[in-house]
Amino acid sequence: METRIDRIKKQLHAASYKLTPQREATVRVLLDHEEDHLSAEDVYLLVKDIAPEIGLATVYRTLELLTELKIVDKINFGDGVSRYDLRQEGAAHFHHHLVCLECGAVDEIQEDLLEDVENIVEKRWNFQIKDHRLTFHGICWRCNDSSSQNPSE
Amino acid sequence: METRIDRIKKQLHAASYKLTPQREATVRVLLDHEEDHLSAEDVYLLVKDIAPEIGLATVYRTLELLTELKIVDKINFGDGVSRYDLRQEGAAHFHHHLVCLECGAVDEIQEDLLEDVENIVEKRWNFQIKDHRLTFHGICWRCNDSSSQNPSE
DNA sequence: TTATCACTTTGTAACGATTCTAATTAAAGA
DNA sequence: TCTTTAATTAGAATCGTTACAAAGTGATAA
Repeated sequence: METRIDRIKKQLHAASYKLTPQREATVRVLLDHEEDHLSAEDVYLLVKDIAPEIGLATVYRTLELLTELKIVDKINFGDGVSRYDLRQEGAAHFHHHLVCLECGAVDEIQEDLLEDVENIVEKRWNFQIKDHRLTFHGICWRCNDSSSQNPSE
Repeated sequence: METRIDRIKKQLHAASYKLTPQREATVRVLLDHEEDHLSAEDVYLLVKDIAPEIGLATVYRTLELLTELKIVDKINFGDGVSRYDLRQEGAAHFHHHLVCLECGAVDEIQEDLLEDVENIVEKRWNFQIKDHRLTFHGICWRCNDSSSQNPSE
């Protein structure tokens, strides 16, 4: 079976880049922390565990490269750091985020939900949408009511 | 007639802050450039024209204060700088943005458009929404087709 | 008026995230 | 193999932003 790494390798090759050991280590960290929203520094520290000789600049360059190839998305929640998030395989669009103002948790919404809105925007503003960023700020289910259950995630 | 500045002054007073000359100059710049999305540096340079002795730190502090009071919104389009945008008077929610990948223009959408989506998110994810950020990246009407007209803005 | 107090501003230094640079290393092609 | 190009490294540099110490402002009360 073809693994996720194999497919990413192909994507790199298709753009005439190589999957060097440093790049592979970086991708593995991202795969192992798909749920999280790691900053470059976070990634760097985690990559160092499996590839101690890696440099911070390489991590930055790798993340930039992966962003260019749309393998990861670079996001920004308003604190001073950029975070990097693996894109769902085959996802045409970027997923949305729920940022809790109370506990800081970041949850993801994989559903699109924006189809109607995008149709309106494309027509009414004559704007050809390539991508979107949607983040809700508020109170998450955990903080909302401790007796409530984790919803449809 | 009560001016916009007067009302902002009241908002400051209500939170026991004063509208100092520096703060007033900063607000005036924002009012005079409501269409733009100025960075702190941009604001600083413009404020210097009407109040040359102002310090950069003061501009930052003023923008932070105005953000706290929800008079302006601090936004981030992924380039390394924060931009500041006057909130429409009476707007409960933050407006949306269209960022053109070709010419870099930033247009605004004042309509809400997200009501349905927010209802779904609140119910399905049990998430109490306080605010949102929605930005579309794509090709604007100007770049899309030079013969086309400025749409419903 | 003068003293006092809290708030504000100033310029500069410090900080932290990110990018650049120069030197080195690894890989790929001839 | 040799040559050429791409990738990596450590550390310096840069850039936006924040923190700090000193000075200024303005209101209140003796």
